[in-house]
Amino acid sequence: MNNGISLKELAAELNLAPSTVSRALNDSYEISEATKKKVISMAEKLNYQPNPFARSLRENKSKTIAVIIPERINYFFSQVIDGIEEITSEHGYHLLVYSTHEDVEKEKKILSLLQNGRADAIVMSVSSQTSDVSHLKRLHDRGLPILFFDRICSEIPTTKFITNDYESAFEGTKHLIQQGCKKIAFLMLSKELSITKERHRGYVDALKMAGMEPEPAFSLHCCHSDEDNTQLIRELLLSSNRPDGILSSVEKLALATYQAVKKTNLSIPDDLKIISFSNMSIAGLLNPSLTTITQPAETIGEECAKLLIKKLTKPRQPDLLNQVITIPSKITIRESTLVR
Amino acid sequence: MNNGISLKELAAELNLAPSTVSRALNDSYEISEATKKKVISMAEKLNYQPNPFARSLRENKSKTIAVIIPERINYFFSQVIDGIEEITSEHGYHLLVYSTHEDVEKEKKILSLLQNGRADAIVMSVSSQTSDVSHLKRLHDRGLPILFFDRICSEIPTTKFITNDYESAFEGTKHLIQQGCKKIAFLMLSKELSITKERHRGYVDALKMAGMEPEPAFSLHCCHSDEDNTQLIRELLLSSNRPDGILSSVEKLALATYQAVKKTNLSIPDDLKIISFSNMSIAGLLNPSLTTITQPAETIGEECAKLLIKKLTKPRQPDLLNQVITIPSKITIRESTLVR
DNA sequence: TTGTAAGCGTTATCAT
DNA sequence: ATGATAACGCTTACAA
Repeated sequence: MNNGISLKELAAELNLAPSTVSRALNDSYEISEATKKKVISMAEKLNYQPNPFARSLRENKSKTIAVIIPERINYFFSQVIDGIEEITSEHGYHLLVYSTHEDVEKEKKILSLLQNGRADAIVMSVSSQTSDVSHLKRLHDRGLPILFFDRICSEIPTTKFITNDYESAFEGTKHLIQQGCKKIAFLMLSKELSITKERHRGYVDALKMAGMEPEPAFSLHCCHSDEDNTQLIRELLLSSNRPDGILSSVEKLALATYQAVKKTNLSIPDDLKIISFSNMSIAGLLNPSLTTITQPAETIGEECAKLLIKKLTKPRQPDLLNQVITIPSKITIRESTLVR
Repeated sequence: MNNGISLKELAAELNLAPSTVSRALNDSYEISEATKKKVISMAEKLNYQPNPFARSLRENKSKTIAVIIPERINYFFSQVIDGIEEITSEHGYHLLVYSTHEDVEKEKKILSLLQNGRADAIVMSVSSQTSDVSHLKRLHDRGLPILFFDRICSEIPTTKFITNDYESAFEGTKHLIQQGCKKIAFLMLSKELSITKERHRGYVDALKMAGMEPEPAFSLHCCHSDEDNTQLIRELLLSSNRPDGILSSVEKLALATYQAVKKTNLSIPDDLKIISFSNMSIAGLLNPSLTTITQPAETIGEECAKLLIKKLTKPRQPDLLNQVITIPSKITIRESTLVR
């Protein structure tokens, strides 16, 4: 396609040297106001657009940020990306978005594509299969700024944004106990995930505080397939020693639970109460409406982006601090944990 | 950050000229098998990664496709992007994803950022505010391949992928009539949208076929705000001449209807039946479960990508044909249109 | 204040 | 079969 005119052509049109035009467009102090004006108006007239690749090559910056998420069909991640884009677009950054589909091999492939400077930084949430982190470490060691959110990677010394996973899970479990649950199960995607660990700790501690012993069989390890998860949960619900409460550490497992319950003669909340981490706007429209722990997704995205922009645009910024920044979630109680 | 070694450095390591190394890596016929092997193994050993910007600058190709959607928190668009990525990633293409948030000014800004070759092609669905299409035309005239899906732009002579909007809306409306609805309303985002026009035609024709006259007040023109839409729909439902059936041309308006109904003493499906275009996997978990017209989102994405890849990778391809390709939707009947 | 020239990392053309 | 060189479009020393 026709990319329009180049700086050189624009300069020829103005009878100026390319360097002068470049400086004028970049508002250099060494160019007179008069020529600046001339240059800018001609640039507009001819609709001059700088070639991003020439610039990137020269400056060794891409003005692009890579966002890597485990799945795209997910309210939480969509909201986070909206938050990121909100900030980065104002600063002229572009977003390359990749989904790993919870597949660590895809994750590795994507990271290897980002070794060559195509993106100036990475914002990511790891896949549920990620336990070996050498592919992440490699890029971080090279000096590529990486920032984690939600599903973080503690081995990489960088900044991570999470919600108060431990407390939320603790409070959620406590709520189930207060609503009369005696046998509470915990649904998780993968034991490796940071969010699983933290949320599970909160769950266990809340049980213990109430004098209840966490049963190993009640910590259900699910997978990526909705059908399989529904089946797994259904089996749990049909077992002789079935739970009467569920804390779901991710949204999709709550939905799988709803599907599973439909295939039994149990009912929510009478036979089973459930609370779940979820960012669905329509949790209130489910049957029954779902009690949720909602993460501040958009804020998380914005905060990631703000920090990154600071790091990328201010000269000689220090490395991203090895710290975890926590933004609290919000519990909304609905019918799925109701006593009646 | 450290981008690794360059072709020149790799060449020096091998005591070869950069051009030779380049040719070896690009599997040129003029290079001996022996040197090819040497080069490739050394490139692997030193983890050589070609600089994408140097390559883009030289070849005038970005290996990048821009995807522009009106909103990110949307099952349909997320699925379409999954479909696109599925195909394009196999061919080494990267995806820049932009959301317009239904704002035509943002849309214009994004398109102007794409004037300079940053992406080799655009796949998009226009915002609900888009009626003047000069910003799209400008890029198309420059020769940038643009492909539309769902919310298409008939003024631009290129390939468009849609679902059978007219027929689906016709069948959906017919279904409502068969379920006993006498006064059927149509919910839409914007009159300008291609999908609105087609779906509305289907709605009107189904009414007429049943000998019913479409009431103007029953074609409800909604906006981007969920709260405002809920209020608008609530007013319609509380009016003296209220509808007993609704065809919602987009998912979010069906959800707004559910919210609106909650604020009345009406009930679905007894007082009001509703069918909606929707790609929610959990339509069956709503209260009541929602009768849907589901678009083949992932397939649409895949087909867009396949066509684009063909256009971009085969040399001297003709322009994208000015045609509309239709992939049918699927109606799933659930409780929201039940007679009881 | 403006111009000249080098260089970013590739690939293609033209030698050898 | 391989090497030297120019060019893609931009920015930045260095000159003037």
